[in-house]
Amino acid sequence: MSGINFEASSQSQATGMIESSGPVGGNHLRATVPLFRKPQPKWTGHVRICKQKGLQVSLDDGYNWKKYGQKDILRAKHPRSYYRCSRSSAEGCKAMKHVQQSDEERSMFIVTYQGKHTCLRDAHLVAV
DNA sequence: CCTATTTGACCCCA
DNA sequence: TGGGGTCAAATAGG
Repeated sequence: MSGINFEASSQSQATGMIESSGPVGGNHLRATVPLFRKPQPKWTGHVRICKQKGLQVSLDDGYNWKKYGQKDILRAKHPRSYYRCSRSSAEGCKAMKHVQQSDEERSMFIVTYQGKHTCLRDAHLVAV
């Protein structure tokens, strides 16, 4: 990980969502982006991902996401994608993820997380 | 066979 | 009314 420029901006952050803004402890992409494990009823933090490397982070932040929709947003040059927890959705995982590309920079992804994860992501995931 | 992904339509909120 | 968001069905791939 050498060159990931991700900016974590929480509008009403108070509990903190970005745990580690620094270097990961040896691993590549894991625990570098939002950890929903807070007593908040609903969460909506947005992370700005830049660079291709960061793109991989937005694609896999530690959970499995199932795309449930895509809509072209007016004023936006690129469509927005809606994701939801894939397998754990049946377990009651209310976590959702919205991904919107920036107006100009295709390298900039606005990832918005909503809800909390109530499922274990290691159920069908490989060792991390 | 099961899971993930895609597109369209419908519904809800501003 | 418009835009945004979500759900549903179908298809493809593993």
